[in-house]
Amino acid sequence: MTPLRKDAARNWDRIVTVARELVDEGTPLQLNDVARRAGLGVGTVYRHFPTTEALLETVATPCLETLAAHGTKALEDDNPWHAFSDYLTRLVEAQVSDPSLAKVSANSHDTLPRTTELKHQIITIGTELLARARTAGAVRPDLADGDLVPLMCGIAYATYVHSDTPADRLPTARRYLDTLLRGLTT
Amino acid sequence: MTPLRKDAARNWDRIVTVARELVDEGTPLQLNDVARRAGLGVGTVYRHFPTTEALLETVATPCLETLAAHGTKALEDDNPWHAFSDYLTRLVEAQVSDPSLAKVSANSHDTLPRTTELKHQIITIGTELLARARTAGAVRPDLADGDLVPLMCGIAYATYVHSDTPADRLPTARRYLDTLLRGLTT
DNA sequence: GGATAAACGGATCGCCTATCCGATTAAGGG
DNA sequence: CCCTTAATCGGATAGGCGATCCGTTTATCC
Repeated sequence: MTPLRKDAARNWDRIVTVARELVDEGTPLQLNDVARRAGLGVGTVYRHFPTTEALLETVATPCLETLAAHGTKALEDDNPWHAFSDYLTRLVEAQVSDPSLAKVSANSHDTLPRTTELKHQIITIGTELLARARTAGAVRPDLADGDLVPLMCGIAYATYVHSDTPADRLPTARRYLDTLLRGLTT
Repeated sequence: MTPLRKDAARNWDRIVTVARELVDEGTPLQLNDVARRAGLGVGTVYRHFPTTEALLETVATPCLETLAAHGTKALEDDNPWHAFSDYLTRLVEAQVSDPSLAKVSANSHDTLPRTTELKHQIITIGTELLARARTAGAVRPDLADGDLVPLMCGIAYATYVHSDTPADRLPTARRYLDTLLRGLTT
């Protein structure tokens, strides 16, 4: 890979910065809109990010990396149940705090390899933590590995349906997750 | 209200029928598309249904009525826990079987008065069943009335995220609801 | 400073929602 | 049966957004 030309790198940063701002203020990403706000032509934006999904995943990448890092630390926790529930709590909190994360998590067809890689990593860690908790007898055996992500997305979605303001979301999400976790215990 | 002219009534039926078919085959509703398939002008479709939401709610109305009817019967059930869990099961099953219901349920800003009315009725029944189950000591006290609909939508959403084919959905949804219900018991 | 490939930017297409208004047709009285 | 009229029809059209294309500009390297 030849490095990006200087102006291209600068514009890439501008685009991602603007996109992050839009996501944070709850505005849906629109590439024409991003181009206008970044003071660039639409062509430029579309060359860097062929679809809205691609830009969304790029914006979400740092958050996915943070989650993966937290997961790696969770693997060192001695208490299987605590590690598991704490990890799930982080996943849910991240999703309700960041709409880009919620969308990327729910979408199973990634456009960027990096996204696939990070999601795979996050899922693998979750599976491992679940296995440990199950072995320790703390979790019902009928919860499949493939259920973790859908359930986290479901809780995040329920929180969005419930809450009018973003500020309400965190406590609501925690309450919903607590209920779910109680249902998972033996 | 003067009754509709004969041709208007015929076209209304055609539109709703076509829309129901589209929803059933999983195609997203598009009013131009509906007009073409129904052999009508776009103007006609938009006069009957000013927005896509309005048509979607009209399509969902019979299902909402069925749910309300089931709820009324559930109120006569002697076993509070059975009545409650059975009602929630019906709500979830309906949502995962019918995308129009899922969307209408998650959307809090209805366009048709009839939709508001039916949803209110369904929520009221759920609240009542929850109160009885709580009084009977079968349900944890920290579940609020306003949580019922979001949680049902969350489970339906989790099911959509999990399942590739519509056929997989019902068992998955039941499994998720079972887990949630277990978390709700005292 | 000139050659060249990379990047830029906006005109433009295709699709969808939604509106508007002249043409058409159903409904009711003479 | 026809005429009036108001309701309805239907397609042309505006406006927004995703996405593409291509002539122009600019960074980079020698």
